[in-house]
Amino acid sequence: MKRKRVKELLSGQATGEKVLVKGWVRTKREIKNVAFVALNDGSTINNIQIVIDINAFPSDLLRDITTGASLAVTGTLVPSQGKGQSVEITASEVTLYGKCDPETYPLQKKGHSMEFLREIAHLRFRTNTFGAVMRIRHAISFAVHKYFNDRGFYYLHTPIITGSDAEGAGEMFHVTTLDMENIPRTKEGKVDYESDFFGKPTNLTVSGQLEGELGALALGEIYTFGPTFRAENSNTPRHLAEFWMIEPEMAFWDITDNMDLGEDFTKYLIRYALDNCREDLEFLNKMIDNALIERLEFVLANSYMRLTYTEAVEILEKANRKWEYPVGWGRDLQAEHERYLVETHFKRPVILTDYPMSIKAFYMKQNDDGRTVRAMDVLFPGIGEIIGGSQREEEMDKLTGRIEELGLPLKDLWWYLDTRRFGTAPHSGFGLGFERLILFMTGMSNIRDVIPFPRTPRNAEF
RNA sequence: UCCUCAGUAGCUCAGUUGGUCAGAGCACCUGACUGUUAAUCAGGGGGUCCUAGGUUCAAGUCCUAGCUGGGGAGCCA
Repeated sequence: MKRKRVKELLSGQATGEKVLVKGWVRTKREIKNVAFVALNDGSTINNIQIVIDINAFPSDLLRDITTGASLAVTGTLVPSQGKGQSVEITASEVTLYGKCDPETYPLQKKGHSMEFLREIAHLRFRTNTFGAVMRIRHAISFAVHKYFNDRGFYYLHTPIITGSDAEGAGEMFHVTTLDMENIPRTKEGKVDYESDFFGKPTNLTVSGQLEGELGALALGEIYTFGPTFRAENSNTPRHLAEFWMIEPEMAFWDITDNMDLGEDFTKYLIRYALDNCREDLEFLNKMIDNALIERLEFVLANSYMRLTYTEAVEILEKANRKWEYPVGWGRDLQAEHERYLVETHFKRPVILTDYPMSIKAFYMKQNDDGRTVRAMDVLFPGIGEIIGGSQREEEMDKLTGRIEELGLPLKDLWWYLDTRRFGTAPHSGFGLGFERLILFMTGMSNIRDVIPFPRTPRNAEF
């Protein structure tokens, strides 16, 4: 007999047909003559109830059916006599695949703290919360590809290992095959990278953007979706050393097109989750964050507030409150300022544009005023910056001028500058931190709990 | 990296001015219960009080350092 998934069984009618189901025991409740087993196979947050006649099965088999044990059950799918579920399976055959010693199995029927579950991240997928989060993470990943594919964007695989150290997005992890116990040195006493695997220093990527621009200036619209690495010593609920980033890059798009994309894209993904992950979202809404679904629907129902950095600074200066960090034109906005704009002043997502040139990256398009650039940051409630992007500087003189001002190694960027040298064109793009988006979509509060295996300073377990 | 809070049973925690302080709930085990829903009821086992020093007649409790974790900040996505 072919196995049926719990999701399929629960969505059908109790026809009295014979079915085979396999999964892991969540709970077992025994009373005098009958045992109830809640079985889950990961296909849905819901369990199917298995009803076992205690007198019809060997007692040592029943004893081994404990939380976490894996079973195959054959039985008839019938209407449930109890409340709480519409169908259940009356077991006729039960096979135990794997026992699960209740004395040592760390997961209990009762709730656990997120901190404890993080210590047993190899087992936490078996909880309702992490099952829901991982199913949503999958669905949104799929929706990202669907969104771009449906709109003619090409998925470009930018490199994980990079020889470029000019991205300037943060501290990098070195990639090397040199013997760390016996590092080869040049005559001058420096590390001899000539003998390293690539013959030069290499790192894990901090962004696929520069390579993404190369693709966009030939293919039109591209996007990347891959792992990204930052060796920053950041210990916060919003930072990971290894995270996934989505970076679309579009030739002939200006900053307004870019903002439209950022808003439409994030709304599409939220809509996708509401349409396709309803049960998981309802569970998270009930157990993790009571305002989750309301907040998702609110974001969909309103347009994002768009204003310039200069306008934002004026609002903050007029705001009747004390800032821990001073507000003033030319200073970068701090978390407290962004939070005020999003959560107190506008009460919806905000897109800030036209930041001072001095606080933004070299590749951003310079405005005619000579002091601002066409940057755009999308700020979300609870998370802060979820998207950072810009129209890119396509004029060679202005771009190289800026690179020199900042003292970046011009000659290492020869390949990037070739796009401006040969058939340059206006173009735009942005980066979206995937885990931050999942944080927003699930109502979880720590980024370590929305990625299967979190990497943070001093932690690379599992 | 900085600020701050915490670390006691498998989990979540209580433990007062240093002196019967080794505790509770849940989990687990045993038993009861004729359909349970985080079942219920009765009983039972279970401890490196984070680590290393120090103060004291006496330290889970006070002091110092370290480790680990949470929250906030910076950096950013």
